[in-house]
Amino acid sequence: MKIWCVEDDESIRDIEVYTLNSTDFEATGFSDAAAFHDALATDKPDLIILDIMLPGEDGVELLKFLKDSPDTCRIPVIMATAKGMEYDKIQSLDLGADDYLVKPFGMMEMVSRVKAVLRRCNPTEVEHLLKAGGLVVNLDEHTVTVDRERIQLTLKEFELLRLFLSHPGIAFTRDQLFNDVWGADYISETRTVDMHIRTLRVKLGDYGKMIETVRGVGYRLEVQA
Amino acid sequence: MKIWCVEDDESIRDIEVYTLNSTDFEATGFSDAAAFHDALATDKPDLIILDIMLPGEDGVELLKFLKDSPDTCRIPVIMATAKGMEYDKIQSLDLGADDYLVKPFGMMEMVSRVKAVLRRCNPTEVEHLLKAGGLVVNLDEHTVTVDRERIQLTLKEFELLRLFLSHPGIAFTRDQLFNDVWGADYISETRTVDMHIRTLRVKLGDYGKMIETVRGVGYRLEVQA
DNA sequence: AACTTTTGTCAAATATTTGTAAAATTTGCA
DNA sequence: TGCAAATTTTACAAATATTTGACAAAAGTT
Repeated sequence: MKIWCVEDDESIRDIEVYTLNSTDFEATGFSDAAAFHDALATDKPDLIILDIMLPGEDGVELLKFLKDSPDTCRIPVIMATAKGMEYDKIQSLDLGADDYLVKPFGMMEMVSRVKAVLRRCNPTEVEHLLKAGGLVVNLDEHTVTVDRERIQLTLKEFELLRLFLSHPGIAFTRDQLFNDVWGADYISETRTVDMHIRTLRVKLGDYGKMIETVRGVGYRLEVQA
Repeated sequence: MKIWCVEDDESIRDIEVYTLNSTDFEATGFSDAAAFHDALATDKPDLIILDIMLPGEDGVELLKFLKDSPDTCRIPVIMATAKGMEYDKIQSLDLGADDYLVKPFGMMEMVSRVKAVLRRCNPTEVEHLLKAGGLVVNLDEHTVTVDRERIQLTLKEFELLRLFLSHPGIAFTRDQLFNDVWGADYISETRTVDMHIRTLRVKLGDYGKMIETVRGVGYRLEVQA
C-alpha cells in the first residue's frame, strides 16, 4: 500500500514516512504541493496524508484538486491540522477528506487511522468479491462459484448477477436492468431480459431462487434464506 | 435518518439530541447500555454515537456487541471519548468504530462527522421508506412488511398503499385514486377500486382498519398518533 | 319504516405478465 | 471466411392479476 505524506516540516515528515515504512506500508514524503503534483503525474498512491498548512498551494486547495479529478477523487485523504482550527477542520471534512489528525499526533494514532480509513475505503481492495450465501462473484477473476463449484456465465449473465449482488434486496425494473447491463434504452417488447434471467437462474441452481420476480415491475435479489 | 446517542451525562446527551434534531436528523438519547439494548430490540438506527465510558456495560463492550451481530454490524458507530485516552481510542477504532469524537467536542464538529460517516457508509441513496405504525413500505425493494412480517402485494395494491402512505390522513375520491394509480379517468360504474381496497385491507390484517371509507367520497388512511 | 344510495363481497370472465422452448440473428474468434 | 457460442427474437403456454356484474349489507333520507 502506497502512502504519500505531504508535509512541509521535515522532521514530522521523516518520522511519518519512517513509521509507515516500518509498518508494512510504502511511504513517500513530499515537502510541497509542486513535488506532489509532479509525482502524481506518473503514479497514484492508495492514501494521502495531507498537511492543511503548506507553503505555496494550500492543503485545502490540494484536497479540492484531488477530489475534483475523477482520477484521484477516490484516493482517501487524511488531513493533518494544527490545534484550534475547528472551522478549517470542518471545511476539509466537507470537502471530502476521509479523516483528520490534530497536531501534535502520535504515530500510533496515525497508523491506526490510516488502517481504519483504508479498511473503510477499500473494503474490497483485499479481494473484489461479491457474496451472498454460497454464491461468490470474483470481479477480478471474472468468475462465479456456487458452493465452491465454478460455474460458467456469459457476459450478460455475469453483469446481471453483479448488478443484483451489489444491490441486494433492491427491485429493478426491466428498464433499469437494461440500462445498467446493456447501456441502452429498453424499448422493445421482447423477452430479452427475462431470457437472461432464466438462463442465470438455471445456472445458479438452487441459488437461482434468490432472483425473485416482482410482478409488474421486474426482478430482485432476495438476500437471507 | 435515525441517530441514537448513548451518553450518560444528561446535559451532553440533551444538547447532542437537540442539535441533531434541528439538523434534520431524528435523534434519540439513551443514558445507559440497558435502555439502548431495549430500543434495539424493536428498532435500528442509521448511526450510533457511543460514549466510551458508560455506567454498567462499557462502551467498548457495546461496540463489540454491535459489530458481532450481523443485524447491527453495518450500523456506523462514532465513539465519543475523553481526552488523553489514546490507547482506548485506538482500540475502539480497531474494533470497527467508524470515527470518533474527543470530548469536549463542538456540535458543529459532531454534525460534520456524522454527515461524513453517513456519506461514507451510505454512498448509495438513502432507503426510501414509508411508514405508519408497524406498516413499512420499502420503495427501493418494492416490499411491504406488517410488524416486520413480509407480505405480498400485487402492483395495484402496492401503488394504492404507497399513495395512501405518502398522504396520510388525506381522503381520496375514487376518481383521484384511479387517476393516480391507474393513470386514467375513472368512468365506469364498476367496483374496481373498492375491490382492490378490499384485498389490500385483507392483506394488511389489523392494519387494514387504517384504510377508512369516507362515505360518498372515497377512502382515507387514518394515522394514529 | 320504507326507500334510496353507497359500499362490501364474491366468483367468473378477462386481461396481463412472465416462463419456456426453439428458431433466427449476431458476435467473437480461429 | 466459417464455425461456435452468445444473444435476441418470436410464438405460445402457464401463471397471476384485474375487472366486472350481480347481489348483499350497510348507511343515510324522507
